[in-house]
Amino acid sequence: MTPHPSGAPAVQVTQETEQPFQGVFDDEVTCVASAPTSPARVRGNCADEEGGGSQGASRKLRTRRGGRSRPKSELALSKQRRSRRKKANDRERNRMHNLNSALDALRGVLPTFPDDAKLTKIETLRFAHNYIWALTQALRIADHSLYGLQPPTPPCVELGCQDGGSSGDWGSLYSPVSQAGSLSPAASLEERHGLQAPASPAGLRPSSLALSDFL
DNA sequence: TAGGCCATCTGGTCCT
DNA sequence: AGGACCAGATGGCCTA
Repeated sequence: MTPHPSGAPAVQVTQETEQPFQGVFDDEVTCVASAPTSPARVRGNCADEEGGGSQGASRKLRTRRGGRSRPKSELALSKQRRSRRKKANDRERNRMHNLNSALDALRGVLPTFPDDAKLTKIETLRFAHNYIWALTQALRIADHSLYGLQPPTPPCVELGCQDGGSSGDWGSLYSPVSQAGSLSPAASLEERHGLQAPASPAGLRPSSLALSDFL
C-alpha cells in the first residue's frame, strides 16, 4: 500500500508550527501570487477582494458612527480579511496535523506492520474499530472460560458504557461492522500486501487471524 | 492513464 | 469577533 512511500512528508508532521507551504502566504500582494494553489483558492482570494458590495454599507457605517470606531478603508478591510483567512488556514492546517498525529498514534498501538506498509486513514479507523471489538471478545471468552458458563457482564469499554452493553452486540459472534460488511474496504490489506495479523496482546490466536478479519 | 489517497484552501455554520 | 469544525473543491503524488 503506502501511497506515499517516499512522498507526502506532510503526513509525518509532528510540529504544530511547521509550515510546509509557506509560499502560499505570499499572496499578501495579489491573489494571483498563489499560482501553485488551486483555482478555487485564487477564486476565493479574489472574491475576498471584491467584498460583495460592501462599499455602500461601509459608507453608511462611516456616516452613522462618527467618532470612536474609526472607519476602515477598503484597503484595510481587504488586508484584514486576508489576515483572517491566513490565520484560519493556519489553524485549519494545525487542526488537520493534530488529527493526523492522533491517527499516527492510533496506528502505533495497532498491531505492527511491515515498515513499508502504512494503513490509510480509513483503514486505520476500521481496523481499530474491529480490533477493539476482537479484543473485547477475547476478554469475554476468557472470562467465560474462567468463571463458567454464565456469561459475564461485558467489560465497560468507554464507548459501550452508555447502554450498559446491549446483549445484541455481545451475544453475536461477529462485530456489527463485520456482519454488515459495509465498512469493509473492497480490497483488504491482506490481499494487497500479503499481510498477516501479528500477535495480539490479548492472547488472540494470530495464526488463525488475518488482517481482513479486522478490516 | 485512471483511480486512490492525501494535503491544503475555502466558505459556511455554530459556539464562546 | 474569533475560533473550531465541517464539507467541497482542487491539485499533487503514487500505483496498478
